[in-house]
Amino acid sequence: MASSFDFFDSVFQVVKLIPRGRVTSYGAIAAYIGTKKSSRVVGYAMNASHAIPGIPAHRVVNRLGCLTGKMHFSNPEEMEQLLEKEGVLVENDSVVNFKQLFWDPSIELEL
DNA sequence: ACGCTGACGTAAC
DNA sequence: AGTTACGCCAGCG
Repeated sequence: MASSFDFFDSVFQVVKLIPRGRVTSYGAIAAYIGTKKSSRVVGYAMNASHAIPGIPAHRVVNRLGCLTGKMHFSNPEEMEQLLEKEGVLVENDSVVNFKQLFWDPSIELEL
């Protein structure tokens, strides 16, 4: 199954669904897709997301709420800028109130 | 053609 | 309770 959609594509689909002003983690996306162990690949997929418009990679952080991928943006500041622009406060490279802003696809999309 | 690395996360020791 | 090792997939050296 999922032959039509690659792992990368699946990740992109979920990331696109992340509401504005919300954030999620790589593991949450991987878990939603069904391959929790592939959380690492999710991050790697994000790296490729640069080639695809409409992929709010800045809304994806690690389980600690840390902006691990900010250095991969055009400018390291861009990730923080985009998040703060959406109302997500970032302090010390970490999302403030990460737990509140956390958007779990396996829960939110389940409703 | 082969192997290492990399935006993570969990299990094991 | 802290640290180390591994799994996962794909791009690149």
